[in-house]
Amino acid sequence: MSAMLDSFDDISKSAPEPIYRQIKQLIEQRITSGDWVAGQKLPSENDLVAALDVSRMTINRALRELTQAGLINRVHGLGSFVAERPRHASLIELQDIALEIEQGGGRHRSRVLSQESVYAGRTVTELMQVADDVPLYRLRAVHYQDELPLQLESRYVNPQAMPDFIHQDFTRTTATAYLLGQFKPDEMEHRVRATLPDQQTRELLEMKAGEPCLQLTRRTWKHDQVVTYVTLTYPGERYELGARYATDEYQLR
Amino acid sequence: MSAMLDSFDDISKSAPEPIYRQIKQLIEQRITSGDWVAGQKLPSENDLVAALDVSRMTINRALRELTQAGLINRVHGLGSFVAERPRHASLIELQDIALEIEQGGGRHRSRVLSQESVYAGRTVTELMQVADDVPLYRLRAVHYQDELPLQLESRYVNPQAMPDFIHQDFTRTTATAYLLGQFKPDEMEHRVRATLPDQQTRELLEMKAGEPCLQLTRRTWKHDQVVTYVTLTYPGERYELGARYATDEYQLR
DNA sequence: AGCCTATACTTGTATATACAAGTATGGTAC
DNA sequence: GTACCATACTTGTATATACAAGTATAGGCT
Repeated sequence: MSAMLDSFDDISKSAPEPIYRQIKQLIEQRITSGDWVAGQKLPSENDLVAALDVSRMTINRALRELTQAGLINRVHGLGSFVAERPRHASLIELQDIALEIEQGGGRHRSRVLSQESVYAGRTVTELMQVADDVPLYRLRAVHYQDELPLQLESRYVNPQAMPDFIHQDFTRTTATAYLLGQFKPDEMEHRVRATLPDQQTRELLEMKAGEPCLQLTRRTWKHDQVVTYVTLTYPGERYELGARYATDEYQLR
Repeated sequence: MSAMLDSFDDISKSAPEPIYRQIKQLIEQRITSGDWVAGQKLPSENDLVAALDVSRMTINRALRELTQAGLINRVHGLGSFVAERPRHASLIELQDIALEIEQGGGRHRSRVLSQESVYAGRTVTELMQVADDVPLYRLRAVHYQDELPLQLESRYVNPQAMPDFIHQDFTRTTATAYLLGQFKPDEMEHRVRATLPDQQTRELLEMKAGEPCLQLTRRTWKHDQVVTYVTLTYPGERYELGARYATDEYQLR
C-alpha cells in the first residue's frame, strides 16, 4: 500500500486552495489518469493521514465528497474503492460532441456555416440578459459523424465574457471544447423538445421529410452573466439522449 | 431570531439516524412546509448550536450538505438563506405528472386504458431483466391537463418487486406517486428521443397529423432488479423538458 | 456629509480526540 | 472440520477548539 503513496506531491498548507480540495484533486487525478483503476482499493484514511500529514477529518471530508461526486465508493469497515463507472452521466452533461462521436468509434468533422458578430433580435438578447444594442458572437456549424450530419449547432456567445471566441478556428476545435477550457459554468439551464425542422435545418441535417428533431437548448452562466446560449438540433432518427446513474439523496422532491 | 427556533423538536442523540441527518431533515421540513420561505435568513450556526445542543461542526455539516443539495445558499460572513428555487430540477427528475400539472395551476385527470397482467415480448423482458415466461403488470393511461391530453404512460412493473401494484386504483392516484411511496430507487436510466407517433398514440394524445412526440423512457432499479420500465410520450407542441441548476464540481467530465 | 476604523457576527477550514460500528481474519474450543 | 470468538483494521459520526476571512454596522474623525 505504501508504494501507492510514494510519489504523492506534498500538499501545501497555507495555500489559496483549501487542503481538503487539494486532496480531492490529487485523488481525482490519480483516477482520471488511469493510475488507479476501477475497483482498486484506495489507501485507507489513516494511510493518507500518515502520507500527507493532515488530520483524518480532512481526509474524511475529501473522500466523502469524492463519494458524493461518484468517483469512489466507500464501504463501512472495508475501505474505499475507485468507482466502476463514474455516475452522473447526465442527460445534460456538457459533453463535447467531438468526444462523444469519437468515443462511440466514429469520426468527427465540423463544418462551420458562419462565424460572425451580429446584432441579435430581442428574443436572443433577452435570453442572454444583455442590452439589445450589444453585438453578439454567433457560430453556426454542423457536426458530422462519419460524413453523416448528427448535430446542428447554433450558438450565441457574450463577447464581454469571451472576447476571443470569435477569433478561434472552429474547424480545428469545437466551440464546446473551447468554452470548457475557458471557464467553468456556475449555472446551466436546459430545455429539450421535439420539433419539426424548418427546411434549411432539414437539408443541413440531410433528413427525410416529416422526420422530427430533438432539440436541446442550453444557457450557461458565469458570475451571473449569460456566457453562451446554444441550440443543438439532432435528427430524431439518429440520436437520443440517455443517462444512467445512481440516485442520491435529493433526487426526489 | 430565537422565535424561529422555539418549536424545534429536539433531536435525539443516540438514535438510529445520525444527528447531522436529523438536522438536515428538520431544516428541509421547515423549508418544504413553507415555514421558512425563499430568501429568508436561517438561524446562524451558533444559534442552532445553542438551540439543538450539538457541536457546530455537526451543524456545519448539515448546512453544507443542504447547500450541495441546493436547498439553501450560504454566504461567507453573512449567513445562510433559503434558496430561491430548489436547483437540481433535473430534466429527469422523478416528478409525478399530477403534481407537475397542479403546480402549474392546471387540473389533472387520469384515464386508465388498461391495467393487467401480461406476458410481454422479448424486448420488454430483456429490458426488465426477467425470464420471458414471467407475467408482468402493465398499465396504460393518459394524463390530462385541463381536459387536454399531455402524457401517454405505458408502464411495465415487475410483480416480484411490487406485487400489489396491480390492485391499486389508478384513477385516484398515479402510478408514479404509488411507486414513489413504495420504494426509493437505487438507480435509474433515462432515454429521451423525438419520434413520430403511431396512429393510436396520435389519437390518444389528440395531436395534429405530422406533429412529433417527445418520448422519455425510464428504467428504475432496486436491489439490482428492474422494478419498472415506463415510456412517457408527450405531444411535441405541448411539452418540453427543462432544468436549471447550479453546477457542482464534477458536472463536467 | 463623507471617510475610516474598530467591532461583532457570520461562515470556512483544520485539528486532535473519541467512540461506534462494519468487515475480515486468524485462532481456539469443540 | 466447524462453530465461535477475539482482534485488527476500516469507515462513520460527534465533539471541542482554534484561527481565518468575509460582511455589515456603529461610531468617531476630518
